[in-house]
Amino acid sequence: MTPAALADLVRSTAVDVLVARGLDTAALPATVTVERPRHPEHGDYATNLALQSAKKLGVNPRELAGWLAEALSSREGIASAEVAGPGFLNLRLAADAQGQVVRDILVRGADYGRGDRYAGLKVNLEFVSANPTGPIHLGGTRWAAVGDALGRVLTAEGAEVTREYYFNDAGAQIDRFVRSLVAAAKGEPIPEDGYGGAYIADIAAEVLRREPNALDLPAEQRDETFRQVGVGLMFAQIKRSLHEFGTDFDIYFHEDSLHKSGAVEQAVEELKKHNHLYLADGAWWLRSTEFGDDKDRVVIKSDGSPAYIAGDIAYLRNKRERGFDLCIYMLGADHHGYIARLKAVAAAFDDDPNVVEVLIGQMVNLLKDGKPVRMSKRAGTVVTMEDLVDAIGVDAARYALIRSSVDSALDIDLDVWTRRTNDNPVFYVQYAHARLSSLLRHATDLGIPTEVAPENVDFGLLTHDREGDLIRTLGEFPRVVAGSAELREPHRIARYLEELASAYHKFYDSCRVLPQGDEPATPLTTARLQLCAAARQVLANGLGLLGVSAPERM
RNA sequence: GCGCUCGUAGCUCAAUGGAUAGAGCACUUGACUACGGAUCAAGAGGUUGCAGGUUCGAGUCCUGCCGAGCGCGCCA
Repeated sequence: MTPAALADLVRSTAVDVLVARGLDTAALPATVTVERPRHPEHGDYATNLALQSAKKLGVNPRELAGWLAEALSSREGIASAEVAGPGFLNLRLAADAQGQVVRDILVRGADYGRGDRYAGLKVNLEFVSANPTGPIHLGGTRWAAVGDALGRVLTAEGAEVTREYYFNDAGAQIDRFVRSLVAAAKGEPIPEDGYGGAYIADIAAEVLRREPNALDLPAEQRDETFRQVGVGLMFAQIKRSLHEFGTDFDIYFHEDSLHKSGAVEQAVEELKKHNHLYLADGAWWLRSTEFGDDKDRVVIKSDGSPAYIAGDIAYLRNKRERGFDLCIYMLGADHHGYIARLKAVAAAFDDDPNVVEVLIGQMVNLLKDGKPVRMSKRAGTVVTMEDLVDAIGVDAARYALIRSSVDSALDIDLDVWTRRTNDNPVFYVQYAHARLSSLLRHATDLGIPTEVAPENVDFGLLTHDREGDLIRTLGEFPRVVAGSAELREPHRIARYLEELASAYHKFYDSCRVLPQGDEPATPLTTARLQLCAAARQVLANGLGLLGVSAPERM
């Protein structure tokens, strides 16, 4: 029995009990929560249903729990139901009913864990969106990992996800980038407000290789050449880094295109028409304070050029016109001031501010020998994605970035993540998968079938405590995926995988799977092998949601 | 000054208002003629920054204070 099925059973039983006593079933919550208690003596599962509903019914919680316990005890698949504490209901499942989870997993295979919470929802996921003036920094790298994982998690819940990178190729920072390239090409020092780092010289040299006469052109054409070729090269490098990191985008959206197509102008006109803009000091301001922002924002500067937010305004408009129901932005902590602004923009278009959801990721620091790593070898300024990948590899980098909540600033100790021991969480989880793969290979070598029709497996034989723990942990996976999607928190998947790996290793330590010596395979062998196959499947599915490999051998 | 995020074991971090706040590391002590010991078991480690409040129940929600990071531009 899956937790979801158990929750349904508890609720329908509760309905029966209330009806029989002439009480109002409306007092019951729509969905009953069935949790795995922290302490094993509190049963396999526990529900607080009686505590939640007692007040509305005007009944003592323990008394209500007692009625439910009595009714549940006689239900199919329930081994016991007891009242505990202030009115908790502690449940134990019969082994064969519980073991059906293994069967479900094997039947659903790679689909196990998927749900339909967001079926049909069109989601735009915008992340990284780093300026094309240099390599991706650690903050962007965090989003490359977390954003991609969130995309996978939302997809698993049925959402139609578009990953999008907003390529900020208009404005002053590109001009600074171009001036830096030109200076490097001439062999002159980089301007004060320019970009340093070895990559500037590399790109400048490559521009010259492609356009040998670039420096001889009139200043305007020269700059245009460096701009086009240089930005193109920088952007290709960013895309390549992301691809090697396992993160690919569906759309690379150019800010420039919004200006060139007239979309910015059009959006601004519309806001003017609805009197959401006003003229002051020669500039056009958005009345964003009317929509919850803490100050009004300049949209068109007094020199007539659009401010940065003008692009955002047109871009959000564009996303909604493309039919996205939900637009998620993933930004660094230094951009948290955007939340109110973006929601105000949505509101100004008479749209629901809730279609805009902004996730803020806190800073990432690297530690080496216990000390912060500040300098990049290549960028000359801050640490880049390549630096991290060079140091610990893609799998460890993604995992390390994903496993913590983005709300917390994160320290990554490079020494830990290069270790091949179980204080390195990614190895601990991957090792469990490799160990299971090895075990299943070994079974095949012994001529023991690893794929068996469910009706030929007696799941009721899986009665060991460690087997029960492992099965119940496997049964949690769909709820973990759903929670991860709902809360936009992929780190829950990683934490769950660590728990699952631990449950598996404990099981493995206590429960011999394969026969020894000349012993024959028994029905228990078969049941345990199915459990192993299910565990391997869930580990693979979970790692897949993180974009981390599930190795057969390590 | 205002705003956002955070403050949990020596360290890195978990915990969707639930019961005795959990993992890993580090420390102490054990388990390999057994399917991968890259594992497992046991011990020790806490006033969840402080003070109030909300309720059957608060690390979690509310208020105030203390501390840290990051913002508060006609930059992008």
